[in-house]
Amino acid sequence: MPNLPNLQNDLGFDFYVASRLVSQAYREPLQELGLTYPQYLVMLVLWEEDGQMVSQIGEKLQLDSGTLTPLLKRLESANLIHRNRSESDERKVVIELTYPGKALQAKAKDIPEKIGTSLNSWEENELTNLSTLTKKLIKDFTQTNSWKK
Amino acid sequence: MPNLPNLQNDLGFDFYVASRLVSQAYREPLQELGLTYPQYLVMLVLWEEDGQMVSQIGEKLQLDSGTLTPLLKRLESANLIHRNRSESDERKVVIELTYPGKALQAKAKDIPEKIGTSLNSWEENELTNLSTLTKKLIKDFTQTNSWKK
DNA sequence: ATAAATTGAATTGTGAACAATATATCTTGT
DNA sequence: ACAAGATATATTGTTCACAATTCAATTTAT
Repeated sequence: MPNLPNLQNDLGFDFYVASRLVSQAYREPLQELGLTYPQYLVMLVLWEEDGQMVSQIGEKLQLDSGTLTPLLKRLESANLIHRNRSESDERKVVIELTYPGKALQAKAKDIPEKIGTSLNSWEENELTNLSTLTKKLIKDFTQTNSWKK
Repeated sequence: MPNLPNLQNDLGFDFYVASRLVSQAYREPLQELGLTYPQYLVMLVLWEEDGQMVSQIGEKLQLDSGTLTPLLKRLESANLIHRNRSESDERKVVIELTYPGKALQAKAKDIPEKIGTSLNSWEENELTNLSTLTKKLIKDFTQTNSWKK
């Protein structure tokens, strides 16, 4: 990026690049599980709590059905999840892990340590600092975009 | 995101969300200029220095020709740039701003201040701290992904 | 000088992200 | 009960990200 005098543009650009680098770093280890990074995030959410609605997953990942529906269909094709309409409310689609989907959690356990070996050398408070400030930025921008939804 | 005990996954997820929120925040103001966020970044690079090769732009934005070629063709269709093969080396494609492309810089000037009003209330050192740490993470992950390229 | 390797961009194919719209189901107000 | 509104997901269409491959132009090594 050029040497912008503008911290705002600069910061946005940095997040744009950082996000893609993180996703790329996960690519190789995730490939062994047959997952993309967004699919991995969905699986993390489901491993945390099985049987969630599409909208619940969407809320946690800040994604809408336009993104999630096709992604979830791919996870279904891969036999990792089932998609079933709720009986009590036919509008809702409940996502449940299949047995292979549950079993994959064990294989995914050591994904994080396969990555970011460089992060391991960071000072503890640098990491928590970055984490805290990033979450703060997320909070601010979530409000900025409040016209959405 | 679930309350992961894992800072690594957590941080990656935060960057994933933050990046999309930033891009969404830019969407509305950029729409008036007829630009998407990635297109805006390309224009910033060109406003900084006109007449760059595709690969130079790619290096600055960390994007390859698979992403840039179609994006640049759209900017060409919008009459913001010209794409011409270099005479000295026919493999190279030189990107030059058209007059409307140059003129757009003036309109884009106050894009940043239209956004992130919330960022303005941050402590100065919080912003620079976040910026510094994000750049450090980028550096680390760039090396992690060094098998690429 | 020419075959082999390299380089720069384009192409192909897959998966995301998201606006806008559609569709079906459920809820509310009267 | 039923029309009007709200809700949950799906669909359509555009743009991006990126791996893998292709193709032409240039560089190099012999």
